[in-house]
Amino acid sequence: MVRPPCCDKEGVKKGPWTPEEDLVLVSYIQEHGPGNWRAVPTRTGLMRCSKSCRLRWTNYLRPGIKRGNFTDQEEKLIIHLQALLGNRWAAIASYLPERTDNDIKNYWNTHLKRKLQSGGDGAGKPQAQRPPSSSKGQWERRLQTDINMARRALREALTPLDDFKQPQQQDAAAAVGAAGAAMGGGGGGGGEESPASSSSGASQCSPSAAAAGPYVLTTENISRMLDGWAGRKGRGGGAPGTPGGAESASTGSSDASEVSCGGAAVAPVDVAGRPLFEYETKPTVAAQQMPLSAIESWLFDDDSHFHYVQSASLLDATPMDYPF
DNA sequence: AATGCAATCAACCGCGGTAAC
DNA sequence: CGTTACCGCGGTTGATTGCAT
Repeated sequence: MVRPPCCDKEGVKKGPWTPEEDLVLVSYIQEHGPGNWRAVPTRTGLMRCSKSCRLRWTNYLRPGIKRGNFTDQEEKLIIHLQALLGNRWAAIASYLPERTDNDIKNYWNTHLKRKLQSGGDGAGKPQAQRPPSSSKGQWERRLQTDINMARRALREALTPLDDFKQPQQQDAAAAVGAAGAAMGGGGGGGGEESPASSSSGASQCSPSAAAAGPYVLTTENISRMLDGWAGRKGRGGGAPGTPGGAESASTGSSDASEVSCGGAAVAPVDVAGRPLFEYETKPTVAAQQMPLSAIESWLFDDDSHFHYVQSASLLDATPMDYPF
């Protein structure tokens, strides 16, 4: 059968999203929750394909996204998860709740891959060479070493996760403040910022980006409007997690980073009071413990090692079989 | 100061899985 | 049970930015 186009080609806008479109989308999702993407363009009037809306939401507008400035821990984690899972970016992203698969994928392709190829930092060994058929024993020993290294590094990378999480949340809060401060005088929207760079709105989530992101002004515009929206919604409604509620992070001055960042910490709820983003594809940190332990138990299961290592090189190939 | 090149990243495209009919 | 439509994922592209010459 012929797959119909996901959306009508004509009349569908492509390219970078404008702040106004972001606002429309965010407002709609705050009202209805994410999902039913098919209906989003028609209901919002956005001249965007449903996929584009979903992508925009999941990669940029969704609360709790941290952008840029990958930490060493995150880097290590990505390297080893990539070695374990292959290019299953969504799976990898599920272990980095604040990162999107797209972001991780880009980071891998632009930074890590090259880094590893050029010798890397040791933690991420460049792709294991194929075993010369003549020296299988040696190859196997090497694999075992790699596995052990991977185990150790994975543990290393995972254990401090909780440790650096909290500071990050503080950072997010700080970022909100910083961004607010940075734009304090900004007021007027007038940006000569390019549309493309403007789409990095959520970059305010990272403190450094918060200071000077070209999107700041545009997200500010959105947030100002959202502020009004939240007000209309009855921010007091108390819903501690509504964008209005998130304002507890920064008094009064609401900026879009609260929508994008603050929400993560406070689990926004919708107007009905149900968790607004519980149906997010991103699992909660707690939920991640499960697959994590699966990985670890698998890692510790010696019998299955060669299943993996024989079916895939450590870095490039896609593992054929996963016990989880 | 101008130009070319490389790096980066947002967004698109196509495919696979799956729920609904 | 087959078909259809939707959603999500991964690969890729194209625009933009930053740096070197």
